[in-house]
Amino acid sequence: MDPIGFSSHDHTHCITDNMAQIEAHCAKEGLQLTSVRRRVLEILLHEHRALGAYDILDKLRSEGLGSQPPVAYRALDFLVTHGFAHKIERLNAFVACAHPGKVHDPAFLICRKCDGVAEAQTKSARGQLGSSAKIAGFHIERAVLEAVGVCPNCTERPAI
Amino acid sequence: MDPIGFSSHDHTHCITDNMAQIEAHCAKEGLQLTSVRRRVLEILLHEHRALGAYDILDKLRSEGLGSQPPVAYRALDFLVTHGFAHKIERLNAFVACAHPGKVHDPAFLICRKCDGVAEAQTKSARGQLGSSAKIAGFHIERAVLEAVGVCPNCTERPAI
DNA sequence: CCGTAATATGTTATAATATAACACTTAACG
DNA sequence: CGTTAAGTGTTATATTATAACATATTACGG
Repeated sequence: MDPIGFSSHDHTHCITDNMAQIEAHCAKEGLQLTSVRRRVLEILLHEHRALGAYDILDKLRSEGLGSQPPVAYRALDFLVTHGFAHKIERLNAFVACAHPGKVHDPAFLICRKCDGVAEAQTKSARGQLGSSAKIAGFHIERAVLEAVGVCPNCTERPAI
Repeated sequence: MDPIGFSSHDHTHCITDNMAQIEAHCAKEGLQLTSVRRRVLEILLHEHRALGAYDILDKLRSEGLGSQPPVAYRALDFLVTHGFAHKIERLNAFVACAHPGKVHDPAFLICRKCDGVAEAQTKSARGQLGSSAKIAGFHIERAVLEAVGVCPNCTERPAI
């Protein structure tokens, strides 16, 4: 339970670290981290915000890496499937995963003012809910918690 | 933490009870439970499934209660705003609330085979996540947990 | 190497979900 | 019963997402 994304940190470091880790993971698993996929991941890592598929597509387009929606959606699908990114359902948008490689039930703190997203982890999701689900005969495969509120930055400097 | 929706129960009872409770609540709060709003609520209560806005619109249309998207979206917006229904972000769809009137952070068990939805409650969302959010300076306003898996009915009779 | 199968990309078209904007009607309330 | 707020009808359009098929690239056994 260590949310990052709203605290200041060495962001360049944070990008390169993640990229290196994911590259290693792909090499090991035989996954093709192609140029579009890599670029989309970089774009996501560059922000601790959720980006819409069409925001990403615009960037790709301006770089000549693809111009039609399926290009962006396919890359995002790859990243989400392999746990390198998450979809924030509430925003219909995507963020880079803060804990790539590890299996986890993510929890998101979503700022409704700046759309910033921090990823935390919640063991409790399966713990508490899992036990009552099990009694009901429901088998949980994935659990995602999305909390909406106001981040520290937007609290200090209230809405314009 | 008492999920309903996958267990058999007196459904007629469950509809009338909810309607009565919600009518009382609206009367007390001075909320207008108009014919469209009431009908959308009934439609939702009739199923323990998530229905898309356009599914609901189709029903309304066939009953002469409205034919354009805003009619359905406005009614749904009213129901969600006042806690009589929830939006399941993962499905872009809506369900009647199982605990209307009470303030709560809902948790949903979503069956990926039949789209059935059961609502449970999770104190843990604010409890566990809330404490670490507070440390990070994030103020949680609402928290929703969506768990995807397979419900008891679909486990017994596997996919066709 | 090279052929072939699997995987990924380019592209067109369209589906599914959602809202803006404005005219009109109904309900609330003094 | 007039005025204001709230709700509805309707047109148009924005936003998000995917189906389908042609082409290119990659993986890999022979």
